[in-house]
Amino acid sequence: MMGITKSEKFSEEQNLIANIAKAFAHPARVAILQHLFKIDACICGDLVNEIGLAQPTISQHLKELKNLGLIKGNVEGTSVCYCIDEEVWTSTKQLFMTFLDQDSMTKSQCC
Amino acid sequence: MMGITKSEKFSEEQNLIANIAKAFAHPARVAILQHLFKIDACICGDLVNEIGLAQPTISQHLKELKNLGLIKGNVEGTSVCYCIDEEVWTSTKQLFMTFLDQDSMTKSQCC
DNA sequence: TTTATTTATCGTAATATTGCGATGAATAAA
DNA sequence: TTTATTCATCGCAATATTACGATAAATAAA
Repeated sequence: MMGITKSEKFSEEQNLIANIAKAFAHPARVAILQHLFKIDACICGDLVNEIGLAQPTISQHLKELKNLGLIKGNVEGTSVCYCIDEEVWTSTKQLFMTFLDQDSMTKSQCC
Repeated sequence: MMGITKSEKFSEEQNLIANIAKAFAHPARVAILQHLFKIDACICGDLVNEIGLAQPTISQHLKELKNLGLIKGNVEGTSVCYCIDEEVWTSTKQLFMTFLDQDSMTKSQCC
């Protein structure tokens, strides 16, 4: 019964932040996103070489990023061209900026 | 043998981003951080009432945030006053801002 | 000292995540 | 059509995370 997150107890925003943070919560996915930004076009094979993990593992990480909408993939022959979804990234950035910038609203310290 | 993250394959920065993202990857911890910013001083009991989870669960989430350095706790009698570590928060914000702002460096799109 | 209050830790149960070999599906090339 | 290439999916094994009851530890109050 446990190991399950009680998401119904939290706000939409809190769950959204947590879900996107999950996408960032693995170095392979961080590396994939950084590589996609760097190359500005990419196929899965490149990523398998770039990152030292097996092809099914990379494919799984790509699927998670795709499910969240952070990346999109276009089939090009036998390979798939993955890239950042700029619109989703922009709104994600905004969401996290607001969350991270909470300290600018706070004045004092207690301890 | 598996379920273990191969962190040795990634850069210090990639692992740091992933580890801090893990702290944000649960709505309860997002809620705790937001509450600490809002109140600007807090004890665990308040959080148990604020968030609808059992006291040991909240205590566990607080421990994770504390281990990462995002919050610190001062003992005050029988209760503990938890608050944001402003310095750690500032550097975390910087780290994520840089990561999230990668799109501003990119010009075109492929797909 | 005894009792109450508050938080931490232990132990356990259940789900989630990570990783990869084997295999399947889809397209391109021969 | 056969073969090669590339990526997705399945199935499994192992670790990680989440949640909480029970209990311990620490301090305050009586």
